[in-house]
Amino acid sequence: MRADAQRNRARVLEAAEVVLARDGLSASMREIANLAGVGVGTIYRQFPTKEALYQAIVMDRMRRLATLADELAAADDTGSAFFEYFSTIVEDSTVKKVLVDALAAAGIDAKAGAPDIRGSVEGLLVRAQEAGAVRKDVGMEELLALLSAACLAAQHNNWDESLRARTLAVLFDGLRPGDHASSP
Amino acid sequence: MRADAQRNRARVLEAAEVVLARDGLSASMREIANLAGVGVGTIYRQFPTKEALYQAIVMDRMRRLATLADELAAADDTGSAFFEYFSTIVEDSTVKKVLVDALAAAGIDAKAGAPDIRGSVEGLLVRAQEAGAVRKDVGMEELLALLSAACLAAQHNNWDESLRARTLAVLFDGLRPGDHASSP
Amino acid sequence: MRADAQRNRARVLEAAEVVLARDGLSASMREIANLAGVGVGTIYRQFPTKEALYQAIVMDRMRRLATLADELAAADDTGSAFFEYFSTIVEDSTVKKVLVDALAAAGIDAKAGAPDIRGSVEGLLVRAQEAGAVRKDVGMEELLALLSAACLAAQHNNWDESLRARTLAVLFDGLRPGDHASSP
Amino acid sequence: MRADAQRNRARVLEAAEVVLARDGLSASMREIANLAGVGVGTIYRQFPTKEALYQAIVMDRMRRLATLADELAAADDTGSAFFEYFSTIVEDSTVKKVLVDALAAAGIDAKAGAPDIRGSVEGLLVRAQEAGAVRKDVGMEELLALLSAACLAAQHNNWDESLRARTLAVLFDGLRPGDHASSP
DNA sequence: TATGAATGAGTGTTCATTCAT
DNA sequence: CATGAATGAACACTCATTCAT
Repeated sequence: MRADAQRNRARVLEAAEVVLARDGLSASMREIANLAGVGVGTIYRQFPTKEALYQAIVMDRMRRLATLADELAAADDTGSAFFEYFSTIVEDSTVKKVLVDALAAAGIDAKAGAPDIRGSVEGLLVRAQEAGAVRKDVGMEELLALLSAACLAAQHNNWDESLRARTLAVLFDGLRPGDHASSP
Repeated sequence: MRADAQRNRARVLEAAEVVLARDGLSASMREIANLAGVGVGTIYRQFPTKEALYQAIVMDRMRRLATLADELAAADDTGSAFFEYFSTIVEDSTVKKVLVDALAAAGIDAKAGAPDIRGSVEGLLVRAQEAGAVRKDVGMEELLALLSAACLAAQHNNWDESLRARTLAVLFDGLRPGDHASSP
Repeated sequence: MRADAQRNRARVLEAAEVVLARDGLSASMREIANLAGVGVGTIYRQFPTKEALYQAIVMDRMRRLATLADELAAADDTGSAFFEYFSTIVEDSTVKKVLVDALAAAGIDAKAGAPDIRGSVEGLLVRAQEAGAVRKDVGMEELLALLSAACLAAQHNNWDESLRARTLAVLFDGLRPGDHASSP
Repeated sequence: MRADAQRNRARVLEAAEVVLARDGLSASMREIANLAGVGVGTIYRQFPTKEALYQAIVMDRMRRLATLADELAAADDTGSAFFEYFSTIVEDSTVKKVLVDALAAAGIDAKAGAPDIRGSVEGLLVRAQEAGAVRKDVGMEELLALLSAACLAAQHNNWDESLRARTLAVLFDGLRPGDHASSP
């Protein structure tokens, strides 16, 4: 029976990600259940609440992002690894609407119970700064703010590939070392 | 009766902006009505639809932004005018959630019937580029993408003043002229 | 001011008859007011209630029917006068939906306060029976039942001229004297 | 769960018939649900729309009428079978208001998806005409017009048993063969 | 006095959640 | 255990009626 349960859990998560990407936060449980090929009750067995389902999706996603960060941190070219990571996440979120959106809208604290994505990303940042690819006066807070901003806008306004490249180019230039005499 | 109607219209818009900021797009008409101290029917007399109310708020807001852009374009220091405008909008959207969000979610084309905010901002950008304050290879599309990104993240993640300053500093450095040999 | 009031009352009644014919009992007061070219408040000055307006229309209509009955009763050919009256009413009700419908739906007793349409029609019936055009064992109750039935069906099913003629032909044959050995 | 669903469907239909009979087309779904002892959602599970519920009731009723017609068509005395059928339907509709009313008001085409009540009744009519019980120059159109008229009036004006008998007697005499020299 | 803006109970309908099967 | 029928609070919206102007 454990096997069944796990298969169902996976199917539900998959279906939920699809439906949430398409219909946003207002997607109905019934639709998710239909796409997953299970009854609504089955979802509720695994996730006590709609919010819990959202949270699970986000956690799952974060886990993957943390894993990717760890992998890239082990790469040789630590400078380009950092920027590649940034690009990948933004590219991803163009498709996967839920990501950050769901959490914040539901009022859930993303940090609670989340895998240590912060730590993983920080590793990447520090290495890139040590390699001289990223300016040293940028902290995790600004970085995550910029990352979040790019993700939100990418999904919200449906950035195409060209726009994403041009916009990130500007953003990355801001992150690179240089003369930063001024601020607003 | 005209006086009453106008007072109520203003009260409704004010209440709607507050409630929408707090509860997002799922805010209920009844709650807006309660806060405004009017019956729901009164809202419907002025705005035939929930979406129409959203649109009215956004239009109102856009008008103000366009006006501000025009005013700043007439300023002496065109370089800092540009960055000041950017900062002001981001600061504003921290409080006023609806702004862009509502429109996109409702599938309304912001351009339709909207005041020419695009034109006003473009004036600001061109002047800043002529003054050498902004790099010349940045177009309106990237600029609006960055602006939208910052607004979305600011409201979504409740940027405090300090974070907003630090994040925009990075972003503005990316917009300033300099050596831009690289791109991701 | 009396003149104004009467003109308005007439305009409202006229508009109400049109709108009610088109939209049935669910017609809205606003629409009636718009068509009449007055404010809703003006209707309420004359008719305290939607039902009262309905009632007024029906009363007005009944008055006209009673008048017609009285005129026809004075005619020479009392036999054909009877059938002509029947036909006219049915023809009328094809167009004027409200007639009986409104009253019954509103739970109002048509008899209360109504002009003596019953008496007028009875005059017509008695004369026709005396002239040998209508069988003597038919009373007012059956007659009104048949009249009402034809009116209701005519409006409900949108009888065209041909169907109305054929159906009334059968009905009139039933009303004429003859051998009536049987009953259901 | 099938058992529950069916019991509830039956209860809903029963309650709807009662409420619609009492309050007409303006009956509220909430009231039907209350009388049926179920939540409103339960109605909507079975009937996607108020109109769909109406339609279901009418269809059900039509099915029964068609069945009755078929049974009577197989009877020996085809003449009295015809008149019996007519009487039965009128008697029925005194109680069940919705019957035809709902359909027409909702703008639904009764023919679409309806059981072949027309065919069943036509069988009855033709047999009665062959048996010499009904005059041959009466077609289906007039017959249904008269039937509809009697039903509408019976329910509309609450015909009692005596009035129904006397009124139908006249009507039936019009349908029987005889000298029909005249028309209005 | 006429107007139409304001009111709010009421409508049809949806959907997260529960629970009998 | 999975299912999906049942639930009912909540929603956007309408409209008869009132009342300030």
